[in-house]
Amino acid sequence: MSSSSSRPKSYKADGTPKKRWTSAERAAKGHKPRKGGGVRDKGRDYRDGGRGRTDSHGRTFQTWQSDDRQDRQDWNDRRRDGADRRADDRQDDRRGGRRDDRWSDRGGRSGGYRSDRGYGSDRGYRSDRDYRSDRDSRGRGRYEDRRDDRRDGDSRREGWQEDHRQNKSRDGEWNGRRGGRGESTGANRRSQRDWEDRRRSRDRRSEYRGERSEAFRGHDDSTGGGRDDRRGSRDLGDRRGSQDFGERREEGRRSGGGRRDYRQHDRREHSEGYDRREYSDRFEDHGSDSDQMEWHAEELTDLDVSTVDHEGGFSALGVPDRIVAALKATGIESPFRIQIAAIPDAIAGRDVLGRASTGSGKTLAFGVPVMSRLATAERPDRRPRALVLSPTRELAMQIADVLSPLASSMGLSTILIAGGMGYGPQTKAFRKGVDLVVATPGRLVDLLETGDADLSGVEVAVLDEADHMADMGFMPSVSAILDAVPGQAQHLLFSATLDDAVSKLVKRYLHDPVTHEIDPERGSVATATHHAFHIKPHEKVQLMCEIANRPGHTIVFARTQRGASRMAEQLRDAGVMAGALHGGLTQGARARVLAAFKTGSLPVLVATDVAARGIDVDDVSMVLQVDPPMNSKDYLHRSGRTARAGHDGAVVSLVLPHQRRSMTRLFHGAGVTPVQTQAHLGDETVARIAECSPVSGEPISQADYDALVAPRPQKSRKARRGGQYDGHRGHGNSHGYRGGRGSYGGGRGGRGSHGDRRADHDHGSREGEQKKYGRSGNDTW
DNA sequence: AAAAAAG
Repeated sequence: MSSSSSRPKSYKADGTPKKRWTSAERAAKGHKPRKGGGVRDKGRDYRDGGRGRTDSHGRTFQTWQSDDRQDRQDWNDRRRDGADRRADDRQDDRRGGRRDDRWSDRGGRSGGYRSDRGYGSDRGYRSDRDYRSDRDSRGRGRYEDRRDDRRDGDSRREGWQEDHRQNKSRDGEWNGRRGGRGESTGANRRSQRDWEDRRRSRDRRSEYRGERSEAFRGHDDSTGGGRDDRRGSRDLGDRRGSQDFGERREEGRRSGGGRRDYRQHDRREHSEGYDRREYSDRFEDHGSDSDQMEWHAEELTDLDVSTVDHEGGFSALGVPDRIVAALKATGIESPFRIQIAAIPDAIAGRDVLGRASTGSGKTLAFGVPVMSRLATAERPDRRPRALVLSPTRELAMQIADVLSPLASSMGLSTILIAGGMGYGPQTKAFRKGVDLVVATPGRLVDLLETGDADLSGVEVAVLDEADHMADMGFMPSVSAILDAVPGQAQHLLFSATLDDAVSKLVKRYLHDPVTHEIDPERGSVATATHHAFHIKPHEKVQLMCEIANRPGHTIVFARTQRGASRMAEQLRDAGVMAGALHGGLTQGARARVLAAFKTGSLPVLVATDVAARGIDVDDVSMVLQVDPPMNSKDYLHRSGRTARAGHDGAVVSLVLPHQRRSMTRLFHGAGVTPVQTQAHLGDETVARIAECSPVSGEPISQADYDALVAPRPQKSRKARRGGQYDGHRGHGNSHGYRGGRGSYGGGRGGRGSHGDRRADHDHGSREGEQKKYGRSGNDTW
């Protein structure tokens, strides 16, 4: 290998040189040649014809674009061949056959891995949600298996390549090294496809129920236009559920599973290759979480409108008295800057594009004008008149919690439409009629497709965190929703960061928008102090624990779901009470953890970027970024979780040696100048900055954690199944929050059909889930 | 070796 002779280009965190593959090696592994910077293949003369590019040091690099046509042809052939071959492989997998890899030299090493991951599913990849329920007969999780398989780095690398190949074969096109700017990485596409797969299977479910409206399907086919006749034809929804489907429905009802039974049938159809026991183990045992979230609108009545000051505050912005009084009743009297800027235009009916730094009152900046608009007239029919979209369920709930009292003060109703909650209240709300809909995209699209939701009466549509909603992954559902909203409706787009992605939405849906930007750098982010802690890799975990072991409330950010769960566990092992929050948990678990954090009983929250945006917890005095954010936008959003509403706050980013350069870029992009500190364990400087202290070292048991995060009384399964359980809810800590704004209540405890499981075993399974996300690979440090 | 959004 040529890299032994020259100085390595880069080093891994542990100081060993990074392996660079030669182009010959890359070709043998089925990769395209490097775009640049690769190790030159000595067997070829790249200098002829002057192709490639030359860098400032006079080194020439080969670029693929200018490379031999023949090479590309070869590569494409191989790729096609591989795709065909893989189609055969999938057949083999279904028959339980083991694959021999004809076209690469990887041989048996990855063979085991491959057949292992197939599980008879022809999808070949699985979502994180699936991992959750993915334990084999020995009780080992999929990741644990993987770990065995990739004892050496090579097979691990190949596992990833395998994923890429899957991508290729499914897409019919290469989508590998193109994500340089984060727009279409393989991983992104994969998760997107996964998402769409689930959508498709849900569509089938809808058809079983015969509920999917003809109208919406018509909309799918026609691009644009024809909005108005949709409503009229809605009731014509086809009812062609066959006998077969009817039986399924019956069966589903009998086993009390409702929707999830359709899911199971779907799954079973896809995959005939594995045995019954495994099937039931995976789906009936783990996959059937009905650990849901609940939400109730908060009432606000008996307003004293007479005391409203008509001169200043919100009144001066043109806000109706009733709303001013309602705001006053919730303790809000003087508008923030973004509100002053945006509300008048929004009330005037203009489309508004609003940017204001985190924690500066964006929710009311769009909430107040929305309310004002709703206040002007009665809802003519049952269709909702206002819609607010949010990227995460937690944020949606928070928005709904803020807006529902305002709405109720005017006799208007609000409904939260989000996943992880029961369908009943949501469909019912649409049937009964509702004024304001606060939603996450996924569930709303779901309800649109089943015909339960009708947005054709919407007069104001709001996108919160608009730039995030314009992201690749969200775009399809967001545009589906906005297409279902009348084109002449008012559109309000808000975020702390607006960028090019938003302009697509703006062009498509906004008419003559006004932009209001409140200086981002001088906002709340500036009231936080930013620190870069340069740390030694081997001290990272300990240092994280030490920093988190501080008096105030801390949010620790992790890059991945597993990372978050692992860090939370490491913290608890070190005696720091910490809970993980990420999208791989059940919604009930998410709600409980967040509630515990909001009430203050849980001092440390370890979260993925699910908590990066919008989540408003008052006295978070530190954001600790153990994993760096993906980009500077995310840095701003994450750090916006602290220093809210005039409080102080510190943002500490742990920087490993190899992250220095990228972190510098992030800081620069975010417009912050961090205090640079060489941080070591037990360091005085660290202790002073973070007000932290050495950890006790006394591990916190799972039971203690559960008692804090899931304080609902553990009833026997029988009691929970019956109505009695409901009577016992609401006494735990998490419901302390209830008095404030809505409920993060525990939701139903029932978890499927294993009747003989002990009640507290539920936590066992959550524990198992955590374990799996827990101490597996050492991929972060 | 992303996260999030339908179960």
